[in-house]
Amino acid sequence: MTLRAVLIAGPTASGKSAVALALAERLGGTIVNADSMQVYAGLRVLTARPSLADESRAPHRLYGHVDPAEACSVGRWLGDVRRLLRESHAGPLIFVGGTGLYFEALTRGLAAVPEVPAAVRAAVRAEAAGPVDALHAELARRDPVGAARIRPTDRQRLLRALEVLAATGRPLSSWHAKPAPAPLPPAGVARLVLAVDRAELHVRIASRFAAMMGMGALDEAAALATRGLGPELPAMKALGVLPLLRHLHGEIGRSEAVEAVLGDTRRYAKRQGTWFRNRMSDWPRATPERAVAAVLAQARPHARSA
RNA sequence: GCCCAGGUAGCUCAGUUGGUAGAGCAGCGGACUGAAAAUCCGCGUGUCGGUGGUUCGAUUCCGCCCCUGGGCA
Repeated sequence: MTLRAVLIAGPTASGKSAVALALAERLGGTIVNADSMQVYAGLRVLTARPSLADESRAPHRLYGHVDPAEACSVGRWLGDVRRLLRESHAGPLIFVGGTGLYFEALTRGLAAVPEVPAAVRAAVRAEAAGPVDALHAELARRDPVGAARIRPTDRQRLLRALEVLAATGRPLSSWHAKPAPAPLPPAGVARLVLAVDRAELHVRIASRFAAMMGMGALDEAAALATRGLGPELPAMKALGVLPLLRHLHGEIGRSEAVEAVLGDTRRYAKRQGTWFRNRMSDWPRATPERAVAAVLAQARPHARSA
């Protein structure tokens, strides 16, 4: 079959970018970021984006194209991807990233919920500053179906449901009920989840972060801080930002900051693993060393998949 | 050597007026439709330092021993 696209998912520090680059060079493809944090400008080191040297080896798209003052989202990312899919490309589009939700939106579709205006969003949030149970009670009154699916303690999802209701006059659950076409149909698509043993991954996480510190991670965090952005913005929640800033402010020591980042990163990798294991269980797996071969094998019609 | 305080979950500790024990953190599992590197949920058997004794029953009381702090010599 002709490979139209390749999807490479994997936990943080599993070596996805290197695999994508190897495939891009081999297939003459374009690498597309599928990571919710690598979209932000100014966080090349902390979000482990490909280096400038790597970027020069193959076309890279949707990296660092969003200002940290803005909140990106699956919807915005998928919009960017739709535009890319309409363009013509020499080789396959090689999507690579660790954000399971983005891959799900790409391969299974995302409900066509209208964008919530910033003003509505701010208003809902301002009103909802109180205890969470009040939010759930309100949603239960106005959208019982949706409320039943959201845990009463899950403020983030409750706010989302309430702001969609406020902006569109329709419950989020009714938007979700409408089938949405998959932006990327399965034909001609090779998929792969990078599999790295947990203990091994922890070692990789630690050594990668040590390297990040050597590449100016602290400076990057400091530069981001000068923007004076609100802590609720997604870019400010990139792993490492908060502990490094606390260290720069003298609140915690350097080694304490490093330990905090490593712990946060390990927990994140675990959550990613849960998603891949349970929501992407039908994707082929391969270790980083065998990843390229595992993808190429899917392009050959008679080859049996790994 | 003597005195005091401790030795309970991987870590920091609580507790049992004697009926074999529980929090936080860590760890593990799970959910996931526009903030997803987010947000949220679930999971606690561990020779209660060792060993004798008292007792129907000891992690809890008593003796001895070991270890860790601190103090006095």
